[in-house]
Amino acid sequence: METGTIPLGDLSGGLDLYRTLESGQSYCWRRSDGEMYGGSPAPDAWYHTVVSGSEDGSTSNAVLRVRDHNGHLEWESTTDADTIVRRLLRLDDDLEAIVAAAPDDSLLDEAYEAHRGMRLVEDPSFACLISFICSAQMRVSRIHTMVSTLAREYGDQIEFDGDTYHAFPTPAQLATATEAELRDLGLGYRAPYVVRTAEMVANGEGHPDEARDLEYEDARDYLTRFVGVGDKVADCVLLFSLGFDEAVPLDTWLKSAIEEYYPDCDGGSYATTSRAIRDRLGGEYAGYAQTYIFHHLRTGA
DNA sequence: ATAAGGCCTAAGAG
DNA sequence: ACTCTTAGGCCTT
Repeated sequence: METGTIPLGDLSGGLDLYRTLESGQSYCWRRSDGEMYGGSPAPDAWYHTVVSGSEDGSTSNAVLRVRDHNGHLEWESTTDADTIVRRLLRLDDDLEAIVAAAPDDSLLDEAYEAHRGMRLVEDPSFACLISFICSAQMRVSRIHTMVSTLAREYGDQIEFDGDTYHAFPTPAQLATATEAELRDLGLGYRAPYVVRTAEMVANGEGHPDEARDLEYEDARDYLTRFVGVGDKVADCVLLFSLGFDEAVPLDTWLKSAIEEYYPDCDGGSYATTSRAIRDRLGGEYAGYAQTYIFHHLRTGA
């Protein structure tokens, strides 16, 4: 087993692991006590995920777990995971500077102040895409259950330190699923969307990574080619996986925030409202602002 | 380009 | 206990 520690004091703006991993951005991590979303913050809790890397055409899976302990982020893994941890949890983001550069706005100030240390995540793109297809009209705890189920049923199994872990399925693995199977697993009307999108990626009809090199709005349009992906889900994938920090997913929470706090930003359509709110929330890092406002409102501000 | 109606289903709210 | 509504929307018409 490989291990490492990263002093939290070295990170600009710190790290709140609980808020980062249980705020509904990522469905790729699981809390080892199994109490995610339902319970309260567990200060020393381990979170684990499985990272798939490809080398020489073959894929390898690495189990990774992290916890916040005595002012350090501790990690344990099947591999040397320092770089991976920093990437997945975006530990090199200058959070202090991002907060400082945010527009002067009472709701945003309040949200940033209330949830100090919450960072954006960088999820693997295919898992992120499927997670947010599943997210339509769904509570975060159930989205998490669905993603866990897909990993259990279709993903690789990995043994680590006496326990069994499940990787999120590859496109080819998930494409073997049928709509009926996924309905039985509780995905409801999202079942055919997940199967079709997995087939599209497996068949080479497209890949979410293709959006990386496009301009923001072109990237959003690109992602909507996948079945079950509209503007909102596309924005989630851009923000939580593909590095588009300006993406502002307009979900029900943001829509209510716009209605109450930024009514002049409502342009009547997703595209126009998106431009207006993105501008209002600071442009470049508007997605960070979105995530704080979302979390602030959802947790009962 | 924009507007309705239908959709799975479990957990909260009333 | 039981019904009604809601939950980080999308697809088709």
